[in-house]
Amino acid sequence: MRIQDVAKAAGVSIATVSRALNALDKVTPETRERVRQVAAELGYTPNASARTLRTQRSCVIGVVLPTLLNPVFAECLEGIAATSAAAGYSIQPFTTEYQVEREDQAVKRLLAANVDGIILVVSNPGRSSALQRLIAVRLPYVLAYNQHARHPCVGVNNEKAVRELIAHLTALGHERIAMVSGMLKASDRARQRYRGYRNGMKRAGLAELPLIEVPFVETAVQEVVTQLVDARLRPTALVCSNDLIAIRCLRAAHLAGLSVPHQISITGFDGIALGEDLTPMLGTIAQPNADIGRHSVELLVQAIAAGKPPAAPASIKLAHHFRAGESCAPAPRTSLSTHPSPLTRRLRSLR
Amino acid sequence: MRIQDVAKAAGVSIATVSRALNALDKVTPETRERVRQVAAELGYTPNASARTLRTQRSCVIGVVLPTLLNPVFAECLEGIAATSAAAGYSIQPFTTEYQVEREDQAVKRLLAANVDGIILVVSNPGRSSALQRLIAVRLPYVLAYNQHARHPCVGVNNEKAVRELIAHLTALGHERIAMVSGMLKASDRARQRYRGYRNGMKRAGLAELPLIEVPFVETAVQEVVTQLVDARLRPTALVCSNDLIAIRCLRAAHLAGLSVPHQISITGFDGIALGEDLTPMLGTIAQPNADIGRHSVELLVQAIAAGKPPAAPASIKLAHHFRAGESCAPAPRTSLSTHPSPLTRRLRSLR
DNA sequence: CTGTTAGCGCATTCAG
DNA sequence: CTGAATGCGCTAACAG
Repeated sequence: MRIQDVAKAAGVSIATVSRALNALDKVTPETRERVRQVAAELGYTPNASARTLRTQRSCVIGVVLPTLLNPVFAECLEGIAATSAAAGYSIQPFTTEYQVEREDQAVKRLLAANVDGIILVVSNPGRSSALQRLIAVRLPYVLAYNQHARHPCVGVNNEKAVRELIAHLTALGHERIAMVSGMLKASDRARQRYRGYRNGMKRAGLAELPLIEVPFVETAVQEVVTQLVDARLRPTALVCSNDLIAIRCLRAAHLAGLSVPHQISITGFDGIALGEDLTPMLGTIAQPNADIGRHSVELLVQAIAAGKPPAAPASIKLAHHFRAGESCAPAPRTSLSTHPSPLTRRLRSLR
Repeated sequence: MRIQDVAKAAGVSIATVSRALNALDKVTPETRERVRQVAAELGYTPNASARTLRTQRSCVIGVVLPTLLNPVFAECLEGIAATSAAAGYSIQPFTTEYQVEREDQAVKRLLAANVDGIILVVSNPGRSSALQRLIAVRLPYVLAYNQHARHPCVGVNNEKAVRELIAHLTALGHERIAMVSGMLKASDRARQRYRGYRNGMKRAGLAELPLIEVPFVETAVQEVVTQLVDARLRPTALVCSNDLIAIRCLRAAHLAGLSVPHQISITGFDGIALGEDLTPMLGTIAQPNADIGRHSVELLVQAIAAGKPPAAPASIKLAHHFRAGESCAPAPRTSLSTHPSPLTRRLRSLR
């Protein structure tokens, strides 16, 4: 079913068919209707490859994500899919499994596919060969979740979010707060969140605890946490760099015989939907994941329409919010009195 | 960067470049190496649209899924992505949100995009206009998760799985077993699993309990379950048609003041990774989700290579297994004695 | 307002 | 073994 067939059936030229279907105004209403009628009857759909080859526009948006096994990215992709479909775009996603080389491979293939733009979340925006490549060929792109002054980004303020969280926890009486994070090397979000932890602790006048860095998709969390909670001066709160890790910590704490939140509070980051269905419901910093996807698409589509790639100033900072769950409560008195922190001791001696 | 540029730089014709890069044997080893060298230096990547237009092959696989918000499909898509990337294919996914019309829309767009084949999970394989369309144009397709005698499918035996599960539960002493399911209308899996429940109960000589049908992505689960567990003859086990629902039931039971599994057992279906991190760890019928994706791709790619669409006999039935969790335990004695089921009473009266 | 025509970049015939 | 020429299906510039 080609444009030729429609033209023949409608008794017009292929140019007229093309115009009737695309540039609605450059053709008589009658012929336009007739052509559309015929096209509909024949079930004609324009060949996307031919059109792309001719117009240099594919109406396809490339997407590069670490993984779909973390619901945070699945939720975002769902948002991307919905928005781009509504805007007449298709998507072509690639997962990198947190490997930087694969970011570049994905971009290469996306370029070959003539995508109109790319949404990506990279490991390190500062020195990403994938981004360099995109800039070199002037292909519009938007970073999702990443945060960087020299690139167009859509996401939340990770550092500030954790800083606020620390303040919230200290207001609840927590002093020994530890951070459990994914590998810092693999994610700028993790790095920013860790910075938020450090600054938050500093502002609160509390001593930082050593960062607990756990590999992705590993159950190693359990050993670490078990070991941690056995320590004499155990933390009263664990701030996790994402919800998946928090969920594992929840279980690890349970297995270690600690009750959450009575003996230890645990918080996540991301706000995956499942967190609300857990018991205890996960306290977390919720990001608007679908919205991050939606805004990324909108930014990209606008830029494509305007003919100029989005730039850093176009970045969109979305609001996060602390979703109070049941995994987070005031610090246990017992723990505080049994193992008073240096700060507590100092405060008490002042009285 | 077109093939022309490479040809000029290498001092050969575009035909030679094309052959050097594709048909490796139809050119002198020396010139081939030289061309490849030049192409690599220039960073040349063939234009996919042009190639597709010419060869009528896009090396793109379309994917049509209900949603990515259910990890079961995200896991499957991850498998599809990994396998197709390894095979040199890209993917173009669409979500339908369980709406049949959108299945058809997605297929339409996929056809226009010249995909080489489609993997889809539909609501009703028996009468799917999307499938009809694919058959009409002879485009290779594979159904994932769906089960149907007249279509090529990759998945597990849903009915048998639940039947076995019922047997397992009855062996644990459960007699009042209720099923909580997503909308039957929206999913043949739900219908098959429900059939498994009915047959399983029949074989065990137990009375079926009314099906509890809950809308997708709704928290309505809670009301239903709360109401259910308040009933005088409350079930000792809830068999859920998927893990997401099971997780909600877990929480609903908790809120209703029931301890799982001591007062009530709850099982899921799908085996999403997160289930293993829950407390109590979710007892579920685990499907090999990534493998379902992988096999779907392999089936499709083979068929594409062979030039003939996969047919029903090529269907692949994968093994499921019951992943024993902590949410499932022997039936509580108390409940049995307090509220003996009709069968129990009859059995007892026989002694 | 409509038809004719020229490529978009590539693979592939047909000559040489 | 290599080069010139053709056309995949479409849109857009150019004529009429």
